[in-house]
Amino acid sequence: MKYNNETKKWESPYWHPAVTTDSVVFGFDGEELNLLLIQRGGEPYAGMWALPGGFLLPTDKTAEEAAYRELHEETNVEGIYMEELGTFSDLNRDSRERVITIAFFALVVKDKYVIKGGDDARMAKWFPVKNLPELAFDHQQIIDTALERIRQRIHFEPIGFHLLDKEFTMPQLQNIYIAILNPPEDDIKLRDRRNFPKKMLKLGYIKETGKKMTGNPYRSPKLYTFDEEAYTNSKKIGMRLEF
Amino acid sequence: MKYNNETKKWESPYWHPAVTTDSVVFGFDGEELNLLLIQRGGEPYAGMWALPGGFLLPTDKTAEEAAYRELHEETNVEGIYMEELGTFSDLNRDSRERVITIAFFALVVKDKYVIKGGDDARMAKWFPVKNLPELAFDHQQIIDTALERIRQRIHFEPIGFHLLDKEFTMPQLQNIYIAILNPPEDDIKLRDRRNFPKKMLKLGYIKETGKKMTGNPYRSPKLYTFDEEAYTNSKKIGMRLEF
DNA sequence: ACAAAAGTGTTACCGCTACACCCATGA
DNA sequence: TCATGGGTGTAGCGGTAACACTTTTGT
Repeated sequence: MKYNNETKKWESPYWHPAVTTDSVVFGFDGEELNLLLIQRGGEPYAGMWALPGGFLLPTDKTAEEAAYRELHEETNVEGIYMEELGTFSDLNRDSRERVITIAFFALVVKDKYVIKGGDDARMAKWFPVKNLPELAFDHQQIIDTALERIRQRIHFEPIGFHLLDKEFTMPQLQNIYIAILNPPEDDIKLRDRRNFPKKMLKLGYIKETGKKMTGNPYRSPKLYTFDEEAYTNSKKIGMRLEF
Repeated sequence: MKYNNETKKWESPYWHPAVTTDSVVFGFDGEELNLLLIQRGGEPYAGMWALPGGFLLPTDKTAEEAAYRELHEETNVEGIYMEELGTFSDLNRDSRERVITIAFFALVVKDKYVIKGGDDARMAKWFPVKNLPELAFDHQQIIDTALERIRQRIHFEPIGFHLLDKEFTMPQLQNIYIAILNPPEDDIKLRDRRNFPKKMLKLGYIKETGKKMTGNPYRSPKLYTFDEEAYTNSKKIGMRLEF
């Protein structure tokens, strides 16, 4: 595609679609899974909530970098775990023109970042996953896909740690599994406080720090850390992570 | 993007990238996993092997439909299982202009289709996954991603059946698991002919047909079918499929 | 009859599930 | 001291892994 200085337009002998990125940002507060949404300024869907995102620019090295850039511009989050979710390319997903979007999901510690509105005065806000507002475009569908994806992923990879501080407690970690997998109330194997730590510790890549979390009501829980190196080793051998 | 009848070009005030689709087509012959490649006609990488694919057109309803259309035009395969793999958007993956590709993987019965060359006289050919030629663009990377994906997927979903005829034998199914997961020679749990059928049959969605496969040397193996309905039911309950 | 592949049953062990009581902390 | 949540051990069961011999079929 080339820029024509006379018409002030980009042109090409071939048709090109518009490409955007959208990010499904999950934030965990120790109890509940939350989602970061942005209130739309302009039409269409003005005033409605939507996923943070925007157009891919020729200067973006990759789509993931574009998604990260947009997210950073709009919300302040930084240095986070991101993974591609897939593309959404339905013919009429945007009424203005043909737009395909590359969706990503991100996992963050919810209260690590002060969320600002975007530069264009759009508001960013956390919503509990279980209680989302009505969403613009096909964003609800993208979110559903993201939820399904992290549900699958958590069986095989320790992605839960991205939702927690470096030092975390066993109940927090367990709450992540419960929040993501959402097992029935009477499901003991995931909700039981005795089995969960046993299973996690046996995997061999969670270490006790020897410290305890203070300043909270009731008994102070132990703090653990994720041992990246031990995980890499055990992954080589071939290990599983299921519930 | 609008078409300008005077300049004969598409134009837009905003930059748009070119978008292609590429398909990683796996074909199973009962023994080995194979990959369908196409020999490139023009530059760049003329004469080299590449994944089947091409540009997204404004008439394609979705990217998946575009990938399917291209595949059908170039190779004859039809009515196949396809799933999105992800996008590849590196700044310099195509030297001509900025091209992002949406990659898919497909699973087919290798000898069910007679592979033709494309309309533009390009040749299509099956290669064993274990012995691929040098590939154009970043296609080797896309293939590696696809292999990793099906390795993950086969633990959770019965995708193996898409690689087999409606009626298949236990050793064929087992060979798929071995070909995809590639366990060490001394790994008994996957390679043992006694444990494998037990595990598969216990899952409850493989039925005996009562028939046997004839016309092959040595003892004739039993034929089984995949019971879609039984699978759908057991999935609701929540079942696993691991090795 | 021989060679090659397919079919089949049993046992031991390990890991998961289920279950209840005591401890720490702040109010 | 009371309320709340955190921490811990064990026993039974089920399922997986490991193992060898017989049957079928074509040559």
